[in-house]
Amino acid sequence: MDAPRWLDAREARAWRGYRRMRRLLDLELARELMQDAGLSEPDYDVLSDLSETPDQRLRLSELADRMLWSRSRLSHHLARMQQRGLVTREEHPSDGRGSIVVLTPAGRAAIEAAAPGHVAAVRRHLIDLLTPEEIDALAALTQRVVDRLSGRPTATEG
Amino acid sequence: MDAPRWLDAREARAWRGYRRMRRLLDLELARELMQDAGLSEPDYDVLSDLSETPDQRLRLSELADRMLWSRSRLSHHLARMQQRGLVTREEHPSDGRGSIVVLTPAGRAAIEAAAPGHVAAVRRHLIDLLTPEEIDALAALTQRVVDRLSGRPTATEG
DNA sequence: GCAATGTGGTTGACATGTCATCAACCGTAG
DNA sequence: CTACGGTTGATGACATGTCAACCACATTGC
Repeated sequence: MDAPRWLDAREARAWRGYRRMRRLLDLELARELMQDAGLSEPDYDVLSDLSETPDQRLRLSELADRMLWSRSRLSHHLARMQQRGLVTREEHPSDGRGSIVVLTPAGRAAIEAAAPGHVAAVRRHLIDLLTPEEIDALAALTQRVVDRLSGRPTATEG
Repeated sequence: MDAPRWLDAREARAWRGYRRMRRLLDLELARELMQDAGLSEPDYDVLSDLSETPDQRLRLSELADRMLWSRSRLSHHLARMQQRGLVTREEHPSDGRGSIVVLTPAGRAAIEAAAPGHVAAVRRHLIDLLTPEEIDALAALTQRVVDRLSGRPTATEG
């Protein structure tokens, strides 16, 4: 209950800017991705992670962890993608509970068709607007924040 | 169909870091806000914008524009917040179509109770982890991206 | 072998966001 | 005053995300 340390003008500018960028960039990238490739961002992320894996297949829980998704969310989403023929499920060879998510040829085709345009959009709306110093600063700063958030369980002390 | 310019290692680090931070930071801030104050982030944003306004009231469309929300989304969300007694609607005095969103005493109490903790969380998980230079860099870079995105309609040429 | 407990994944109920549509309303032209 | 095009906000249908309950299987201890 101490007097709260509000954000000063510079801090507030950074915080507001971040949130505004987040919203606008998200909307625009999602819009272009859907228009150009018929994929949502979650679709793209699933396909992208799967396609970067040696056998184009991952255990559901492993994929969920990489994406920072709940298993439930991934399961629901995979059901929809499966209906569209982008992925399939296979049984785990040794663990009867496990589910293996596999990229279908159609899924591979979809990500390969979508990737160049999406990367170009990321460049056009973000990366290419930054100086090399800013890119490094962004990488460093986000890394630090991520490490804190994923490292500790929940630091509750001041 | 030109050879796509993929992201190089440094660019990819920044892009992945940004997206990971975004997800983790969002989850954590939302979690704490809900736990400590019983508000979702959208709730907080609505209350915050309203409370910063002279008469604690704004026209729906004006509020939607500030928040970068669609009128539909805001209308739905206000219906839920109204049921919880956080806001009310009034008729616009001169424009019969208009709807004025008003902060209730309960709404004001809610934002005043929530704000210190939320700001502290923003500090703890983001702001206080950055150097002054990084804060300025973040402000500058997000501002630039936002300006591009909100300025032009949709630049489609390379 | 078998109960007790833990883990992986699915499912349904529900909260939230989006889109399309609609009715009421404004401003202006006739 | 009427007609018309555009705006405002509400609403219903639908897509998506979350939470909690659940089932099947795995693991452990006896």
